[in-house]
Amino acid sequence: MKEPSGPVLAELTPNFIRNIIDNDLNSNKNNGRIMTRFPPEPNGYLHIGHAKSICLNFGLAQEYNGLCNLRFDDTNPAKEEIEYVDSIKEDVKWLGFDWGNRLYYASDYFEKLYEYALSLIKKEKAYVCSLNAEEIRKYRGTLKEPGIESPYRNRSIEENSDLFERMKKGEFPNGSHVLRAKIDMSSPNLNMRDPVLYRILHADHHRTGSNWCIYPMYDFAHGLSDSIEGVTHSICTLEFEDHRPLYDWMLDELNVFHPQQIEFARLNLNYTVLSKRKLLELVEGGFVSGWDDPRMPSISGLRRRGYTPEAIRTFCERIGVAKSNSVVDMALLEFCLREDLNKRSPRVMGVLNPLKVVIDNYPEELVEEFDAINNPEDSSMGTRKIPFSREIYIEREDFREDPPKKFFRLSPGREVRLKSAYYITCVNVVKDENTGEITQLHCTYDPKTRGGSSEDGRKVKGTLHWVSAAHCVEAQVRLYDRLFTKENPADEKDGHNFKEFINPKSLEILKLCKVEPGLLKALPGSIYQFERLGYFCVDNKESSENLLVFNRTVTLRDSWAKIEKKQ
RNA sequence: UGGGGUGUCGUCAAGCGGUAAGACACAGGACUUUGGUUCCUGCAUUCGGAGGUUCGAAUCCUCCCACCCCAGCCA
Repeated sequence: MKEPSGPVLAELTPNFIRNIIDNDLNSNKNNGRIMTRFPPEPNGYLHIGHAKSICLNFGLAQEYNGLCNLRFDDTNPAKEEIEYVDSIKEDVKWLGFDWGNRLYYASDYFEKLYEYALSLIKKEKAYVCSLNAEEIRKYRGTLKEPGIESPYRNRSIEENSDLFERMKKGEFPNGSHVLRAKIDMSSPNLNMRDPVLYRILHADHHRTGSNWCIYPMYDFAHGLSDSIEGVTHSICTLEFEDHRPLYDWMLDELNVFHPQQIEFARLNLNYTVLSKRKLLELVEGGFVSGWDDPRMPSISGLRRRGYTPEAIRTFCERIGVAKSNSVVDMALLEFCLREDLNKRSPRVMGVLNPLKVVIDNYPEELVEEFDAINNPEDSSMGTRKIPFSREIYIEREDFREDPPKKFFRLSPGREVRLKSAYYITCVNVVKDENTGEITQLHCTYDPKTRGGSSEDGRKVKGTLHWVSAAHCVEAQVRLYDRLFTKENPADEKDGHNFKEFINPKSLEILKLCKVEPGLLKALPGSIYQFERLGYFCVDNKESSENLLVFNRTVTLRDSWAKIEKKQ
């Protein structure tokens, strides 16, 4: 696999966030400073949807000469784990982004956040509420009806300060008290009906250990973390639109630096699911082999499948950024992948379903070596030697005893080219007496077509890939297909569950494949184009010197398949 | 039926009052030692609908319709 020759940048299209930033720059807002952040909660692995957000935040920062922080939103110790922190860092890095020395955690700010909460209490903008969870829900009212004020709403500053301090000290059990903002119980926006700011949680945190037993809620921690870091544009997904008034309220009441929250539509992809909960369900239910199963839309799954960071970044630029809910066609992701791989991956020959061919008029002991071009798209990638001998394997699919119209591969009496080698003509078909299965083909070759072309200018329509039987190496190849058969598996209408739509053919393992000998020294994770078939990468987990394992990353476009389907 | 959003080609998506970019997909054709790549060509007289303003509207106004989000001490 060749390194990308330069920064891979898709053509930049205007979008509403770029417009906002352009305007801010024109008005010299924040003195022209641009800072974004990517704020994952470490409670799961990153997926392609997160890649959109990562590319957006880090990309914008790059584009506008700004900075992008990586900040873990780790305010809920019950769900968060260090394993996730590590995988997230690895994935962001792999995607090609650099947070420099700006790796932050919301938990870094717990002390500061506590102080802010205290000052809200002092301003009579927050109070300790001793209603239980169910009561709070009841008092909140409904979408149509206003809420009712908590009986604890008018506790004195002194009482609130005292209670809050004692909450912090651990004097109360979980759920006995919360700190709430004092806003407006009749607001049509439910988020403004005295939202909870802090809850008591006697739980160890992966970073702060047992230092705290009260933890801030998202709405309180997030905006203030943005503010503390000096983030100028706080980009999040659409469902937080309703939270923006609260975000603004908090920063205004505390009179601190005020970032602008901007919401965009999260990515949806057809034939897969992009929700942490569903993905976790697939992993835990054993429907896939793990977060890095090559069928998973997780970053680690895509990486193991053979996707490149360049392809993912190009994809994220090409899908655009807007506010309307939309579903992107998987075909676009695959297009971006093929486009990158076509330019960068070496060609190689591998036969998935081997059919032996004996070349009757080729000398028994002779072995020739042919030069094969490594990448017709890039001559700097050079050539390699491939061995040829009297017995070879070709793809079973490339022979038809009774060829349909427009089939111009091998069939009885027909001549085809063996890529980089000779023209051969099929003279005999050998079958198993009992099953009728074709076991072997006999062909003759034309010595005057050495290298794969003839001086008489005779045309052959078909060119086949092949390997020398005596020299090839065995390999296991895993054929992957889309994980779900349904375009929108998350549509669980009529009592269906998304797991019912898992594609039973999403993985097919081929154990007796034959590949050219040079592949023996292929590095784990390296990606090749198997000529005429697709792109395959050496599995970075299970391939070894004893057993070469390839994952099919993506097929080549196959126009013959289309023609045949139409017939 | 409260509030917040969104509706431009099959799918994404530009467009910001001057007469519908681009990409994917799809369909033809050329080239080809990968039925790959590449290259041509075609693909929205119309922007959710109806009215209105204007010389001129996807862009402004009015009404209507559809879809998404919100009642966690999750993020």
